[in-house]
Amino acid sequence: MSAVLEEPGRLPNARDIILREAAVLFSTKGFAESGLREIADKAGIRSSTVYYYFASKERIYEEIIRIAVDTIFASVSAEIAALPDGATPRLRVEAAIRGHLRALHGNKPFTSTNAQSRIKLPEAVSSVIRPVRDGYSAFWRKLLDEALAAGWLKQGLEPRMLRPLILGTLNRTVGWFDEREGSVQALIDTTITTFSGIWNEAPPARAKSGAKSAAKATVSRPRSR
Amino acid sequence: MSAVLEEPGRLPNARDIILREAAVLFSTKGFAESGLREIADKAGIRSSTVYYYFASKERIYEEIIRIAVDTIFASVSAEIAALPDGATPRLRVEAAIRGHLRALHGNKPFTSTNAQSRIKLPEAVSSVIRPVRDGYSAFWRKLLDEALAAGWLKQGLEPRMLRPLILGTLNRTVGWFDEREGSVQALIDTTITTFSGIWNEAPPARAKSGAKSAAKATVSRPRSR
Amino acid sequence: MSAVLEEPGRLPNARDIILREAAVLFSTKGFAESGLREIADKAGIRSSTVYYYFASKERIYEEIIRIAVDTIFASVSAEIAALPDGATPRLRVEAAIRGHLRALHGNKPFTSTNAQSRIKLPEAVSSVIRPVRDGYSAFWRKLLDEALAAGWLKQGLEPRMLRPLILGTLNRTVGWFDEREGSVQALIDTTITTFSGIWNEAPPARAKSGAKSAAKATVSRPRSR
Amino acid sequence: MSAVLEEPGRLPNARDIILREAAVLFSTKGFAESGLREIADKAGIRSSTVYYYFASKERIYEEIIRIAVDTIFASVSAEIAALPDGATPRLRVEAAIRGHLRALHGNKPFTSTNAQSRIKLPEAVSSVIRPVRDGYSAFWRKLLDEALAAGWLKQGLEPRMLRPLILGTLNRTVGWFDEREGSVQALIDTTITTFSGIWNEAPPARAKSGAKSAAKATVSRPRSR
DNA sequence: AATGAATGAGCCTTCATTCAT
DNA sequence: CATGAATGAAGGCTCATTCAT
Repeated sequence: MSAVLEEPGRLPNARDIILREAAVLFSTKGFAESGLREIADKAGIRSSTVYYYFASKERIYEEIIRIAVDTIFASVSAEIAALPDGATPRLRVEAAIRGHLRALHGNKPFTSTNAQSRIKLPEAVSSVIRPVRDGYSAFWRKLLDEALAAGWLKQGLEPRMLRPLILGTLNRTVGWFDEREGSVQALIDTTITTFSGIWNEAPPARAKSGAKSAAKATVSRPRSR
Repeated sequence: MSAVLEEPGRLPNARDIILREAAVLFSTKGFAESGLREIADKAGIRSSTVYYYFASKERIYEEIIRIAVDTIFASVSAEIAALPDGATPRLRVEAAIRGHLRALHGNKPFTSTNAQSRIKLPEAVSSVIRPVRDGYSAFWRKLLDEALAAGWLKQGLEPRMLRPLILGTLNRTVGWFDEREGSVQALIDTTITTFSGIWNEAPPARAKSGAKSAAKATVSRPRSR
Repeated sequence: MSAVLEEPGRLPNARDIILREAAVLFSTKGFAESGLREIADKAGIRSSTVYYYFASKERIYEEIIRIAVDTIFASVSAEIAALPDGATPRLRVEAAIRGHLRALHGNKPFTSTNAQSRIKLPEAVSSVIRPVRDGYSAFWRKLLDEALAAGWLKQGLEPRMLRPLILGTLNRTVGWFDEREGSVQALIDTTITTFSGIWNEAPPARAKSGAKSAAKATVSRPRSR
Repeated sequence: MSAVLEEPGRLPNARDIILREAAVLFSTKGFAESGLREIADKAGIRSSTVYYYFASKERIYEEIIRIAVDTIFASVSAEIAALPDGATPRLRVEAAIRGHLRALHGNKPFTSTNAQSRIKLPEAVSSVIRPVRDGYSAFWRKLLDEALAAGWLKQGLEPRMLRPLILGTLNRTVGWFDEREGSVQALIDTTITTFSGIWNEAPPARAKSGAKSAAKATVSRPRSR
């Protein structure tokens, strides 16, 4: 997974630099605690110049979130697409976990700005961000619904809690996981093992209908913008 | 679990009201986004009066965190203490999860201020908060170490990741769990089931040494201040 | 000269303590830079208690100035009164310098609050202080007028400048003279020598009329309050 | 002596105006008593604009002091440089008095902010100001040391007291001397006459060594910044 | 005689934003 | 493209003062 804004053959321009530096600051100190002058300083420009590229500080934030969600969404989709046809719901969910964690820790400033964002964002911000996030949420909801419908989920689980529980756990990892102390792969393995408790020990023999709608989920990823 | 600052026979005074309203705001909008004037307004006093009770906004924050950690720590300790003697490491960890989630959602403004606090706090703040948190972290570390030493944890788990993974997951629940949409008990059950993947399917027959040191962990809870 | 507020047989009460601590702070950090809480702290009481003894911070300041001027005035008068009858104008002025410097450095917190006070005091303050100071100024003016009338002052001096020049010089000494680095007596000697340039080398033989009005000047010291 | 910040060909910009208005206020009411809003008002800008030019109120103060000391130092140096070669120590000191008083009363807001500044400045301020002042103090010390070494000073004077005594006297004049009531030249003459008491009546015939080191003193004026 | 609690006014400072150039 | 200059709004905080007890 190549880093955001660093696709080969693409020189980082002023706009990209601003985004990156803002993401670093936002993810480190928080939105309110990061000043535009500070962002501009790190980007090597004056704060008034920022307004040539972005209409406001909030718009920068929104774009970072959008990029983060897009990046993660793409990574998750790629992991699922790489599965053999007819993969089980469990394999599909685990691929999604893999894709999410890989993107999360492969693009930290952006993705951890998103992962750490407050529940209650300023109204102006959240109105732009919500649909972006909702799309990703819907994808996961579908993924888990398929597993549920196919009888893969253990009894006693409140299905509606599963998605926020899992995504919350994954997102929290940006707060403590340090790549210098363990590989992302180890993190993925540990996480998947930890979540292995959600699966039925005796899954149903056939899961054809599940596989079908799963295919639909993969396709349904919308391009934001 | 009685709510913080609302013990029977104790009238909420101005100081308590400030703390509570600040906790509501901090947990909802974040520290930097919550103004002192706003806190004072909600508490029904003038902003200058706040300084009669607290030396600074940061001190308010620190006290909220302290209360939150104390409350959770006490709840966790109580759950573990209620277990029969010789309870298995698994039962002990699950009791801790229960205690943590109960306290978390029974005192939301305080505990979710803590649960959502940024990784990178201003230095002045974190120097007071860190020891409080470290005490609780150490407790969990010991709890899980006992399980590991007694052979209860599944192979393939990175043991050092387990504590932040679990605590992160629990803390994140304040961001999405709404008591109006499901009971705390259901949340606890779902969480414990979800984490059931960390346990060995064939645990060791006897775990006496584990039970011993576990008893020590319970006792070691220090009273902060 | 015994220190202000410490006359034998007189216990320092709360009011005196407040005055003294305020004088220390005012003379060290300035009026505006010294807080009432700080004064109260050093006096061992609460800031609200200060208002039992003084109507306002400015009133404290006024009283300090009054005490300072009174103390200096008394010291100067005593030095002059100790002169033999018929002392020359020069001896009388030098006695005044002696008395001023002795009182100045014998009661530093009070006198140096006065000596360093700004030219432009808040109107409310200065309306009380001005008459006190004016009395002392008038005394000096008379002293120098007598010397001038009797022909003791050197030609080429602007007589109206002499009083502020001398008093300004004396008062400034509180800013740099440190008793640990030289005796007050040495300061007095050096100052008088330095100012010896104001005297005629050949003073008039008789100065009887001067001695007369000088006696009047001594008597004319009014008791403030 | 042209006024500070008003050199020909140099339009007063916002920064200069702020400095000047701040100097007027500081010298009239004192540092703490002068509000930034007040300074901004008089400068015809908003208080927030002040921070475009100066990092803090203290920095404004520091710059004023620096300008004041520089201006006085330059004036004193010029007066001494204008003396014929081999001028006596007495003539040199009197030239310094002349230069000091001329600059003092020719640039009043700036120089009298400096001349009236409290003994005890806030630490942050004084750490910048002290070296500036020390340079000027050292110059005077050398000037007087030369006179002392050459035998020009009257017996009975405490030499270490002479510099603060003279400079204190000169600086105090800003507190009372009003150009509308007498010329600066009259002030200078009176002051020099007053201080004539410090000189030996029978100075040594030759003072060559004194003249030599005096030349060094003139040259040694450092440019601050 | 003393004080705990409260406050209104004001402080210095920051900051996102604008706009003419 | 970029910026220097300016600003309105708000921020946390201090402080002299009041007053019921």
